[in-house]
Amino acid sequence: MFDLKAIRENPSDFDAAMARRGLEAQSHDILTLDEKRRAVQTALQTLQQERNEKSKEIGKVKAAGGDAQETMDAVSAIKDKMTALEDQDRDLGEELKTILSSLPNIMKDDVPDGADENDNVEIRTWGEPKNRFGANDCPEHYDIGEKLGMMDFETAAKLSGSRFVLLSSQIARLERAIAQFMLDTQTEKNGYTECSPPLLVSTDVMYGTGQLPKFQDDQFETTDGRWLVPTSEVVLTNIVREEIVEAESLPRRYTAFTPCFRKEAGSAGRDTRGMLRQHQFYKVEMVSITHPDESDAEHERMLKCAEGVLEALEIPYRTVVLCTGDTGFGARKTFDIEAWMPGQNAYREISSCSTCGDFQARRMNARFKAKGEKKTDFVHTLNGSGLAVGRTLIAVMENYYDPADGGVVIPDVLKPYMGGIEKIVKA
RNA sequence: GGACAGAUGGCAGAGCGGUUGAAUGCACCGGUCUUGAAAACCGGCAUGGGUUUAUAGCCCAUCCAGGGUUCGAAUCCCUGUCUGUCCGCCA
Repeated sequence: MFDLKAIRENPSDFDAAMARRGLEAQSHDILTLDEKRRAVQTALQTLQQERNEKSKEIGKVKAAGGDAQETMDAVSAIKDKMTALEDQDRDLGEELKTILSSLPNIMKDDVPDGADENDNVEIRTWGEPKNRFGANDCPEHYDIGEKLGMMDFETAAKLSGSRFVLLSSQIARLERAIAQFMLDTQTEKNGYTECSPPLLVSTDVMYGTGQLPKFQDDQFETTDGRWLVPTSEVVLTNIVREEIVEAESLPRRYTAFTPCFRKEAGSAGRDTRGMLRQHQFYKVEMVSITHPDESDAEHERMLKCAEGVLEALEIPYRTVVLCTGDTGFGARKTFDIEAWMPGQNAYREISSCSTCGDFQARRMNARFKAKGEKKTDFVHTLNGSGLAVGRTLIAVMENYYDPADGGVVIPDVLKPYMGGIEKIVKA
């Protein structure tokens, strides 16, 4: 959501920002509606003032035992005029909200221009992109997992349809170990507060982080009007919804390990094999609520927190800045971390760290106030994967695949979570 | 799921349909007093919007949300949401 005053003062800046998103100029339509609405409001308020004054008079006259019928009739007449204006005010307000809530966030100046993921800009790489045991034609994770007998897509399809998986035995445990390790890292090492949040949320909450109204088709809605979270960013960010928090309590850092549910409506045919793109997957999420002055530094910090997980797992990766054409709806700037996947011989996205500025905060009405200060302002919100658990499982399986026996070696940092297992092999 | 009770400013808590945007206490901020602090005393202290050069003034809205009754609603009526208590069911 946007500051109408800012658009009013600088319509061409707003249009330029939307142009970077590939959208037509919006300010003219917005400002026309805004002007109409303010005119209606001014007229309405004048009538309200008149009504209030006359009603008070009636009170006085009646208290003195007089007859106020004439004034009462006059107020009735005012009321009739007000109804039409009230309707107009409401309609114009809704129209305005419809437009504003469907427009994407304004991107930061340093986001590179570009059309799609091919124009993203690499900022660093870490590690040697190759399987650590020298496998030349490393199989993909589903081949490794199916040969081990611990990754079953057919049974999952029987249970739930496509884009689901049934993990079992030590691969199931490995997934859990990865999640535990990530959660411990984000809490103990990086200072995020662990949360175990609701996974079904209200429409307002989905609106607050920007999933609604525009991306309804990607979401699972329940029969009683709730929504399955597509990421715990939604819940963690909305913790401060409708709140005025003390500036001294910022930054607030939250993390959660939760399932994520997505329809993947727009990606039919993409990544159909394996568990890269599923309707349900686990993710450890990081969310930071910051003072506006601190969000840039927090963004860099969050990126390091995510990268640190891959470094601890010794999985090669590269980090990119998303270009304008690839940056998500709610973000002002996004870093993607792509893990090396030997089976695909490619880097694949495993984390996305975004700063949203005040975009979500405005939608949520989440503000802060300095102690003793009168003025409130919107907080900044950031979110990042720390990391996607399913994709990390893939990365571990392919990077730690041992061609000698088709097994998967357990990374050192995960060993404490694996109950003494050093390597997963076929039973 | 059933029955009852409730929802008021940062918190607690008053409030007869008519100068109530809202008593009072606490918290907070400023001041007096004090070497300093505490206490005491004095003053201030909601949010959003319109108008405006203005974070000045004026005006409007807001006492959970949305409708309604009325010349006038925190106060009356309806619906919804949430909270509490009891009953039922249950991991």
